[in-house]
Amino acid sequence: MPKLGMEPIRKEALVKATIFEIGRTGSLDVTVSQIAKRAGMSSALAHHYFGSKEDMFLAAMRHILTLYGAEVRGALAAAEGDEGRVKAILRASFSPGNFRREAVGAWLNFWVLAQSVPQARRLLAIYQGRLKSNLTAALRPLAGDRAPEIAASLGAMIDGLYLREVLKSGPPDGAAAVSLALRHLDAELQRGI
Amino acid sequence: MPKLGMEPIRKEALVKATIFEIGRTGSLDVTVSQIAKRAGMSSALAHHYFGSKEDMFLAAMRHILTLYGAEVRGALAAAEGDEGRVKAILRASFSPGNFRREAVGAWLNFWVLAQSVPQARRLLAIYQGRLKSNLTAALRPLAGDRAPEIAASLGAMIDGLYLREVLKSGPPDGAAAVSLALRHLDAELQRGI
DNA sequence: TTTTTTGTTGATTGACGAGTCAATAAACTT
DNA sequence: AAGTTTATTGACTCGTCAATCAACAAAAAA
Repeated sequence: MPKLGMEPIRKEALVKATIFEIGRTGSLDVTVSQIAKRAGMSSALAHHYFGSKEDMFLAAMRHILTLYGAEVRGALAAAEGDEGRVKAILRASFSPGNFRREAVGAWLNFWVLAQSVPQARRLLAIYQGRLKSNLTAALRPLAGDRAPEIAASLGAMIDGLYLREVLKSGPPDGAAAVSLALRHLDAELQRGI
Repeated sequence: MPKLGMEPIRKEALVKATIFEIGRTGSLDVTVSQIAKRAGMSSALAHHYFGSKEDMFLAAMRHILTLYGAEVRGALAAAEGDEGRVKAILRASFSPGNFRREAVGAWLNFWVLAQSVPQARRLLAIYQGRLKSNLTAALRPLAGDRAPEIAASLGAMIDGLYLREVLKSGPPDGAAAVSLALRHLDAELQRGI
């Protein structure tokens, strides 16, 4: 009963299943069979659509980063005022969509992957670059020359807060993370005056 | 030619080799044979001293955290003045001993391990707890009631800076990391006045 | 000196998992 | 209708690796 045009559907299911399974087990030691099963197909089919397990991982990474990028763009478009733009980026970073257990768990594992897979490293570098340039641009009107430095420290803090979320028990608390980051921002901005 | 009293020597060699190999490959997918070879013995002997691979990983984690703890204590003992104590913690965190490629790479992988191995999670929780209480105590005279919050954000930033170090190419730059963290501290402190 | 404890390894076991293949079937093309 | 492309899977190959075992050697204890 082969319906045609399955490829994109299967691929999307596999990507989501990959993220879910990595997040669930908290590690990259996830078998292709597990992923395929979760996505409702045989492991052979998974290999048919993605050449290798690594390809699946990379597609999953791209998916997460794409979602994040879209959310940031959306938030920026809706933001008003200079400070509003910075806050928008922060809120997007800790929105329920991105800041949920599986996604954060998967994200940490992708970071590990970046240590040994150049392609993964490139993807993360792109994420970091975009985050930094978004932050810097938003901060420029507020902090002038100090924008790049503040962007660097805010970026590090965002990643650090993600990292800490991994160890916490209980549900994720994006609001607390945002307010911690905002505190820092306020402190930095006030100093300039 | 069995000299007696080998156990502690072998164990230490294995722990160091474990950290080195995890840092080198950037992943926990390190075979016991690799570790044993690096430590100059057979894999069977590694299993003889540590029951399992997981035990080796946990011992390696303990070793890293112990070193870090010792360095912080030493720096605190030598520090002068309230602000000096905070700076001492920061400097210890980014000292060449802790802030070097393999150690940082291993540390990130241990964070991943903590997601699936409760014992590893406990160890990291202890690290976070100590870091937070050290920072809070040092900040109390400077920031009063706001000490806990500042400690939380400084802690997140420290971890975030570690995380970023993993992706950077080129040699580690602890000084830059320290100065970024210090900027943040200054901004927070100045606000209170 | 016999026995026990400690150190050490090559060889083996047993499990698991990525990737391939052959086969089957339904749709589309000519 | 014959041929081609797309979808799909069960079975299989081949490699890897954690963990165990059997055996040997030397020191210490009895």
